[in-house]
Amino acid sequence: MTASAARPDTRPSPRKRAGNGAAPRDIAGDVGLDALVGHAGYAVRRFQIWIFQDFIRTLGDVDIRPTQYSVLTVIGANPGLSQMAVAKRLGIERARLVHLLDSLEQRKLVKRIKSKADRRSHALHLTAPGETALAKFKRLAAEHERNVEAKIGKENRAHLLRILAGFT
Amino acid sequence: MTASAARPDTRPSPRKRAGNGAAPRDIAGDVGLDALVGHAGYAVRRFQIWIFQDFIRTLGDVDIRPTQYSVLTVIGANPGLSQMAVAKRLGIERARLVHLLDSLEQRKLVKRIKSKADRRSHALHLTAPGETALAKFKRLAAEHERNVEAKIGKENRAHLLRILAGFT
DNA sequence: AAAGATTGTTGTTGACGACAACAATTGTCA
DNA sequence: TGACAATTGTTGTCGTCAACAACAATCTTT
Repeated sequence: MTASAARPDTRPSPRKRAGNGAAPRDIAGDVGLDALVGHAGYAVRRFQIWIFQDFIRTLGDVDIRPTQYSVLTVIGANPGLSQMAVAKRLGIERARLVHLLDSLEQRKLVKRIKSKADRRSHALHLTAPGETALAKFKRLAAEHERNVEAKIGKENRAHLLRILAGFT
Repeated sequence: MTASAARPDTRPSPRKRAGNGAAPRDIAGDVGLDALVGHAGYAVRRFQIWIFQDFIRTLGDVDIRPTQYSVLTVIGANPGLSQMAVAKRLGIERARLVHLLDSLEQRKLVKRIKSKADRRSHALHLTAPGETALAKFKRLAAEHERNVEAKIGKENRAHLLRILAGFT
């Protein structure tokens, strides 16, 4: 959880002292991050870890991970897409998508249909149970989204989405 | 470093076309995300991928990855910390930190000193070249941070850091 | 038809998180 | 004091994931 709530910038000077190996400090209690605070990447990484764990936990009963959810969502919204198109849209490699689809196809959620137009490619579709399952996943995903709101605040979440809109 | 040639990242605009369930799909160029837009986790994941790649690229000449940089920064700011304390502070496992420190110690950037107080633990310090190297890393990290500003805007970055301050 | 590009697939590599087990050491408590 | 539990660093395994490389089948271009 990493409490560390109120911590103004007033840190007692990073006291550098070499030589002896004895420097007992509060274990995990008050370790200064100093330069690390203020790095966007670090904050985003920690936040992403939290948000993914909450997603996995909230969708734990249906055993759907964030990447699987994104694949299902894109296919559901755009039936007939090729694997290449899905991979390009989601920013994942087509080699990676192969395994993702293998798993989803084994679970009878999606199906690969050999395209008549281009016999190299597969047209991706949701199965009938896949459609109803996705509807349930979306309800759980909305619940996860409410968890995010509860964590950082409703308006902060909205603002964050606006800031990062260019990356979706 | 590969740097992802040609950067297919050139997305004209978020272009939300939500609402209707009908999905007019263009083959590869314009795939609707629909429900995926509006998920904080997706936006954060894409942003984090971008930010890490930029960090790795900007610090490419010195061959320092984000996790390594965070370890060096914490040790530099708190000399004498134990491995357990560093791991707990950064949210990484102590088993993982072992390999990270092995690498950094091989490069003569940090050193493990057997603690006199607790002979189980190691007191972590930067070496002399480690100190000067970290100074250079920090300059490059600041350059990376300016790239983030250029990408999302100065005030947006500041606001984002404020929103996510609780996760650092 | 020949050459080149694309699509799906398989495989490898390396970073990373989650666990489990272990020796050495320290802390605790009867 | 001595037995027992907890901690620290280490090693190892397993699974996820991104980045590449190579390949056969199939377009596309010339």
